[in-house]
Amino acid sequence: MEKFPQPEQAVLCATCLARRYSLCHATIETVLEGSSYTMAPLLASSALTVPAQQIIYSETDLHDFVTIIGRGWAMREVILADGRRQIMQFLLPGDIIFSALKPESTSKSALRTITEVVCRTFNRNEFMTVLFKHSDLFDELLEVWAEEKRQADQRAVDLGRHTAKQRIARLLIYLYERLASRGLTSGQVIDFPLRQRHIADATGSHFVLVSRVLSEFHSAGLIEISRNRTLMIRDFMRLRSAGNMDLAAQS
Amino acid sequence: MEKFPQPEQAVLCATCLARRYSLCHATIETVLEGSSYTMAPLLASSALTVPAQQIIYSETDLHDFVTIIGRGWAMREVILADGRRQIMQFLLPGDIIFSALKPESTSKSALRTITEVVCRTFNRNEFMTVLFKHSDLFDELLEVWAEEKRQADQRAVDLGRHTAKQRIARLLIYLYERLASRGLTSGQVIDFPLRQRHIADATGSHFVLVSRVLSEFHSAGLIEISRNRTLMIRDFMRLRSAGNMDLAAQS
DNA sequence: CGGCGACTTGAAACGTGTCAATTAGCGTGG
DNA sequence: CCACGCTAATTGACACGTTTCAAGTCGCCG
Repeated sequence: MEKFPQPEQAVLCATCLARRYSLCHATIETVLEGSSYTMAPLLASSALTVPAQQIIYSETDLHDFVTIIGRGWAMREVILADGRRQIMQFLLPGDIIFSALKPESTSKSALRTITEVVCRTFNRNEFMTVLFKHSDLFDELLEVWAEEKRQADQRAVDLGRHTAKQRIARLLIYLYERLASRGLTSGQVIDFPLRQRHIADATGSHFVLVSRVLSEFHSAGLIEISRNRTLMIRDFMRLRSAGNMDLAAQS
Repeated sequence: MEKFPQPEQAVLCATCLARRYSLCHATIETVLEGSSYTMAPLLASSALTVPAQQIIYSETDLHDFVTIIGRGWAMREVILADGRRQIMQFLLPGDIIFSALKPESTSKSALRTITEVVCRTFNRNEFMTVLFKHSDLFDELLEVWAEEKRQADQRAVDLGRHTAKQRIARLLIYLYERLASRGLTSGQVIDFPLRQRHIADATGSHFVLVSRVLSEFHSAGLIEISRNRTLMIRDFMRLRSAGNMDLAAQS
């Protein structure tokens, strides 16, 4: 279970927004190389450990916290009246959940853990105050905003204009690349706690089809999903091609 | 062409963010009832008229402007390598395009007019400065952010978990309701400049299917699309039902 | 009048969901 | 330790939704 790089403080904080701005208690023990920011944490925060399969906040909650995922996977999901589910987003170590910036604007989506999650929460008001004092931190906020928008656009293109097979291939590559950018890969292998049901609900397809597509990918030698919850991408080029990602402007 | 309420200054400004905060030259001639804000515009801005079918900015542009649509319809679109298109968003009078808040984060989507569009642009830096001075304006920004996120989530649920027929019905109702909230309806009728191709590209379906579904809706007495570019919704309840929107929690 | 783009309609092919039966894996408790 | 129940995954057959191809209509404009 712990064979792959885990987002220890050292790993996670290196890329984390909170780390760069020394927002967080967890970072003050680390040496900030050449940073112009104070060594003291700008913000009070508290660490939180949430078991797997648990709701962090539901559709109706007014959450007052800005949350940063430290370890583990979570997801943002919408449950439809007929019980079906659409997963909007997978939240990986280093991701930030800002939805709370305006408390009364409920998001209508729930945040649920997939694995056990270690996260850090900041008080909304304090977070906002710091935002206004540090315009370059504000810039980071805008960058996160832009990134969320890019993700949302990507999701729409995937769901609207690609087949289920393509969407699944794209999801696997997307998850790999996001983990890779945080140093959470081990060669071609990543931790992969998702069930096929998650993949189905994220790609808007049926879990039966996900099973068929994954075993097709497997027997074609593109991927290897082992029972101890890891994914190895054996052939990036062909998997990208299966996801229609080999054309330059495909975005 | 001008039979329906047009977003004249008086109409548009009443609901516009710029109007509420007196950002805009166009508003200073209007009496602000009981507003605590200055009568002078907070920001310099310039009006702009763009012909139909024209790109306001493309995927690669670094746009330095915050834009508010004053009159007409526009859309945010992504063109795929094979020429297909996904429409991310329809922009109606009163909508704000913030993508520019962080200039170097290109959105990978283009903004294109559908009809002729009259819009107003603000300089990015000046806009940001005002943002920092007026925290309640900042709150509005967060509200717009939250609304965009809700829209994006809705789009994902639509594309991922509803049939083409449902998506089309939902789009029609969605557009009606957004125009209604701005007072741009005339009973059950709205201006409707969209081609079937737009509907297809927004709902991720083929224009042939859009044609079939629309004529089905028409012959079932749900809607009436007239050749002078208007849409009348004859039976909201059944159209909502066709869009699977009659169940409470459907969102 | 001719040409063009938007729309319509039918038939066939394709992708995907549904149903059902079966197997594998996992934790629980006897 | 094994039996049990539960969930996840697999597989085949079939039905349905959607795209594709093709032909044809309509309205608009030069």
